Amino acid sequence: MTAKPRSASKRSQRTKLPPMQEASSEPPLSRERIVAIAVELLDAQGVDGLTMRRLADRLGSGVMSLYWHVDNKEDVFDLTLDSVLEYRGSPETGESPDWRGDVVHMLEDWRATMLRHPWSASLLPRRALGPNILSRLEMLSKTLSRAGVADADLNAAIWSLWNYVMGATLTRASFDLSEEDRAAAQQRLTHLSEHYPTIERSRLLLDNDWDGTFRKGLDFLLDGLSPR
Amino acid sequence: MTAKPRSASKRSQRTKLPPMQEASSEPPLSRERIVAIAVELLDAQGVDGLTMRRLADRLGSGVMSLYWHVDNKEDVFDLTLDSVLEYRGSPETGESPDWRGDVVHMLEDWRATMLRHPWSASLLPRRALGPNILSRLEMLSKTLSRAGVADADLNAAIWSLWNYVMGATLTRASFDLSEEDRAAAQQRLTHLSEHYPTIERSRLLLDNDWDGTFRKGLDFLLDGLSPR
DNA sequence: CGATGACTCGTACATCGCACGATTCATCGT
DNA sequence: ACGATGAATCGTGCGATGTACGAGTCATCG
Repeated sequence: MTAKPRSASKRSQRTKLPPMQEASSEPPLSRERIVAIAVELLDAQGVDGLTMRRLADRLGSGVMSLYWHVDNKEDVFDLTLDSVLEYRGSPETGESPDWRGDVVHMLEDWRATMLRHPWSASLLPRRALGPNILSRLEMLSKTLSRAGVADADLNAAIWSLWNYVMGATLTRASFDLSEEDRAAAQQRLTHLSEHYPTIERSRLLLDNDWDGTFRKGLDFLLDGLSPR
Repeated sequence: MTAKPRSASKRSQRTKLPPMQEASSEPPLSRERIVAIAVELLDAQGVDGLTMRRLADRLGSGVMSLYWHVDNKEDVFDLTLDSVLEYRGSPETGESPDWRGDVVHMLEDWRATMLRHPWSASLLPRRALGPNILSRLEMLSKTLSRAGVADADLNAAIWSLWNYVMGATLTRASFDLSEEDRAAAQQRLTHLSEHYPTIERSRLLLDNDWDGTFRKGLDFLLDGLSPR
């Protein structure tokens, strides 16, 4: 029987010597190529822009050929997500004296990466934790622990930061897409300022300094986390 | 021309006297009924479980009849989301001395509501802000302001709390759905504990005290927000 | 009584993910 | 040298989806 590779559909393990590429018409299909093009599509067209047919078109292959390398569409999402979230480690692994700077740097990088691929933000919460995510969490955990956060507080601290970054990135990414909705909301606000006087006055919905707000909130949270 | 109601598809405004319901076979279609059944479907089957055909079936109507009352499927999502997030105001509108308790109470209610309808958490970030959400934000803003948070910090404070609640709820809801994935992740962790020693030791992924963790992180954040 | 407009619904279409089975081709044991 | 094996590709087809279109029903009112 033609044993379709198991759930983790694997490609040929041994590197085969390129068997004479006829012209340079099309490089052979591979999980790497699929993922790369999928990321392009997602970046350009958003989550709904990725269809198996379009993916195959861009790859110059038949649709069903994809399924040799990939289990199904969900699998494509998992792979693209993981590929995008790769973390080029912190500058040095040594003992940095500035734990707070380290945490801020890594979380800002995390956010920036997801904002470069806005679809990733909406995907991440509902998919499993890939190795790249885990190593980020590991780094967080180690740094906080070294900074003196009590063991009993450690998990709560990590999840707090995770939650904050996820919420901030998701919100930012979605608000970006609907500037006009924001205008509409603001108009409703201005018009109904009797109902929402406070947030109307502070112009909550018009604040465009996303980066600054993120940083500020992160500082609040880290203030609360710092061992007193 | 048969003027299909504008973008905000409106039903007949004047309440018409029930024109003799033939038996009690089927109450007439209405936006309210559509939304109510849609919520049921979403609660029972999740986001993918809601299809226009299923919705029509449950309502005992033809599929296309829905489109008289509703613009499209997105509209259904907007309406259900807003309907679910209605906030029965804080106990008293007076000046409560315990601002922190008020904030915690309202945010925990928010989270609980969304967890009762897990689909809402994943929908909220990408949809416009409905009136119910706005009034929650207004309440937050007012309370924090009254508590002494500086005007310059107010927006950042509100967004921090928003981000935290969104991230926490989303994460909780999605982890709930994939217990086995968590088990798998944990196994990977245990097996590869050389790579992730710290989070393996703290059993980060096995911590099931979601409510406690949420509360703890919220306390951290509020500590940081409290006027020093 | 004919016109209007609110409301319902069946049919049809484009698009989607993917199951199935046929097909090609390099490799290897004999 | 030659069949067998299995990796890899792909066309066809199925069931499901959102919704455009236009034909229907029926109460109301000039």
